[in-house]
Amino acid sequence: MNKVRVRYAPSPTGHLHIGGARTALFNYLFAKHHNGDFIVRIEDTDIERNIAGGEQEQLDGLAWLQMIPDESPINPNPECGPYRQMEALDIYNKVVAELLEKGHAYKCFCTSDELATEKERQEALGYAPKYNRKCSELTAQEVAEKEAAGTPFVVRVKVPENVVYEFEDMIRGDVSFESKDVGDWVIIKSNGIPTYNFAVVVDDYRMKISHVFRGEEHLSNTPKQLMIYQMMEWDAPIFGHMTLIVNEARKKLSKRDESIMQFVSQYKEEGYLPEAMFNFLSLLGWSPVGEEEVFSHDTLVEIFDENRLSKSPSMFDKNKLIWVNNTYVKATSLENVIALAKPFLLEAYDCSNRSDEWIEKVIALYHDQMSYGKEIVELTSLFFKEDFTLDEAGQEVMAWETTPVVASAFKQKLSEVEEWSVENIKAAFKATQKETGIKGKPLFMGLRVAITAQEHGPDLMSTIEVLGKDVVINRL
RNA sequence: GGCGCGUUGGUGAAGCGGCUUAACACACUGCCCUUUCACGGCAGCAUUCACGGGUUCGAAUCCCGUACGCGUCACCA
Repeated sequence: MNKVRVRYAPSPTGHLHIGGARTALFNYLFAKHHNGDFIVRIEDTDIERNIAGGEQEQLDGLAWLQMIPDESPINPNPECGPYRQMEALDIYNKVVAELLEKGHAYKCFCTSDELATEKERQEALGYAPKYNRKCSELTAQEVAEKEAAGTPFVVRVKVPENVVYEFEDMIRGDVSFESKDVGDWVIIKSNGIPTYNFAVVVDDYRMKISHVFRGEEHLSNTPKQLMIYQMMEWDAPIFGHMTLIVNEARKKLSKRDESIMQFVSQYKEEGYLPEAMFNFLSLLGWSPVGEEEVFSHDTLVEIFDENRLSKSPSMFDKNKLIWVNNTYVKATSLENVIALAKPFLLEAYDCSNRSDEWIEKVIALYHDQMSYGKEIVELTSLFFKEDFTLDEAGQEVMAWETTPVVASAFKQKLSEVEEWSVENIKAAFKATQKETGIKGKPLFMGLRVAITAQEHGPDLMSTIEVLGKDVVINRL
């Protein structure tokens, strides 16, 4: 096998999308597993939709996820560049010239109106619309005349008849398409810029791409690309079409979908851990052999096996994401958790008269429960707010007849505490138990809800300690 | 509509003809641990693999058909 070279080829039209990240991830994993190269190429031929900074967004997103390309626009390999399609126009033009010369392509002067009318006509007849090849019959002289007159044109490929395009897909096995089902498609737009399906072929060839992992939505583009390879007598790479990522409605994840955060940058902003995202993404359409699901970056590279890529759509499971993140948060050092969570706290609450030490203690309390950085805000609200609304279960606890008894007794004991420490709080707690004769759940839960307005939370004694004497006594 | 792909529990999935009375994980429920909660541990949760045929001694696994879902049919990528 030649050296493995794969690419992730985004268009610079916005943030790194979850689907794009997943595509990049599997290409990356495949490359690294086989000691190959992971290349980023920018497909910027849709000049209308390109946005400033789009390329950087993509690169930043990949970098955050720890996928550093071996080659990209910013670290090109001189033999394989350019890495932006708009910088490779000369190269495409040469190929087009060759295709034109060999009679594999022709110029088409039809206007969009003509095309639309023809399309309607065909649809009315009940079959899939295809270009009617009108311009393929133009003589050299007619073409020259129209060109001289400045008539805009596109270049279409002349699709051969009765050819079956068959290929062995790494994921889906044997797939085949018939040439009769594909119309003479455009390879050069009227603005002189190549279309995606054409540019990709030229680029993958010149960049010596060996394998192409891409979304299933590209499956039906493959015959178009294959015919260019054949016309140019180039070897095609090996394709692998990955399953779509779908939302809870089982539809392909789209950028407009609002039920799920769509962009990697959003996860970064909410304080998700990149290693966790990397891990989670790897499970979207791929499964490891054993029973484990939590793997480090390096382990994933090691165990990645392209034969285990799934064929059926994978649902983006938010709960699972939360869980994966939580396991990473739990495993990481307190120092990291503080670094992750603290900015959210400072932003959400007025911390001007609180010490760093105190803030860090609050965060430490939630080390095990936190799934992502921003979650710390709601998790710790009891430390920053005083207006609580009890949920149903909380109201029930407050209605227990033991609750006011333990609350007032504890309040009394607490007020007598001189040195505010977990130990002394615990002593006051025990004294309360002894005095009231109430223990276990009625004691703990009663106090917990009375003080924190929540039924769940970190260790009660530590919570009380961090909350501070005045606050606790005040709430009781 | 044409073409292509898919269909295993609430969810992600494993499974590649007998070892499957269908792994594992998430969620959920229950129990244990903890004088509470969380963490952790344990257990329960698909008599069944969309449906109908066929092949076979034997099928979730192979074949055919049907249904359903999704993708794609651009001078977007």
